[in-house]
Amino acid sequence: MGLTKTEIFSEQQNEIAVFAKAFAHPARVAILQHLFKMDNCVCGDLVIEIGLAQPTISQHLKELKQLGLIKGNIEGTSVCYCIDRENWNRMKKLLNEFFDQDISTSGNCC
Amino acid sequence: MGLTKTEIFSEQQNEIAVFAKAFAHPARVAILQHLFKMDNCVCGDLVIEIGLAQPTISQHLKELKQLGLIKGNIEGTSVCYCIDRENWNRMKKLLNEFFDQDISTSGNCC
DNA sequence: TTGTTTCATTGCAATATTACGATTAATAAG
DNA sequence: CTTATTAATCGTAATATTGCAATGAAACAA
Repeated sequence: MGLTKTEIFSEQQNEIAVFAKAFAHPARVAILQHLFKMDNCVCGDLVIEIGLAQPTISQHLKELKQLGLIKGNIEGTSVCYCIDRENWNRMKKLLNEFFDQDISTSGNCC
Repeated sequence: MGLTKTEIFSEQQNEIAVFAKAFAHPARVAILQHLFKMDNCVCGDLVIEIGLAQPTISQHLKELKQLGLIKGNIEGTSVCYCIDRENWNRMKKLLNEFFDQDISTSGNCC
């Protein structure tokens, strides 16, 4: 099939999965790291920096934009991307709640 | 293609992507949440709890085990799974470093 | 032994993802 | 106008992922 059965999971579980998908590719990790490092928002520089073809980078940027993790601004012929800090923090909070559910101190079988 | 060019990325970037892939499917999110919630480690219960076929759950468990996030213990005919807390914390640290790189206070174009 | 239970593995079909060449659209420069 | 430059989109090939029926393997019960 190849089709995820999203309807049998909770909204929270699906949201975690969707955000995680954003980081599930090293190119998108690299893009986000670069956008954090640069103060002035880069754009076509990412193509040179990362070493993938322009359509490939453009596609990854589109996915990150659709998720709301980055924003794009047209400046002449070039487009300037940067982190959407509000949504980034929302995502951070959601994933940290998931990471920090390890409250139990009791032993288990393993 | 469909083949990720891992060789052009840093080890850290690839590691983040590989861990993120673990959470990039709601079934695996649900499995991990259930393992955290239960003190005695479940196993075939996951099939009932989650509502996917047994081979499908088994496959997701295999991926999580290969990543080191969970461990499995054979107990008679059943297998008892639980979180590998050491690796879980390693993963948590790595991803939190990635999430918390937002130190810059300067404005940008967007 | 023969069944039963529990889980892993195999094999396969449907769909998703990754990557890029070719093209297009929009702006800027001449 | 024409010609770059920049980035999005289209089309397509290669590969990965998801899901499950069928089967296999191991432990247990009778």
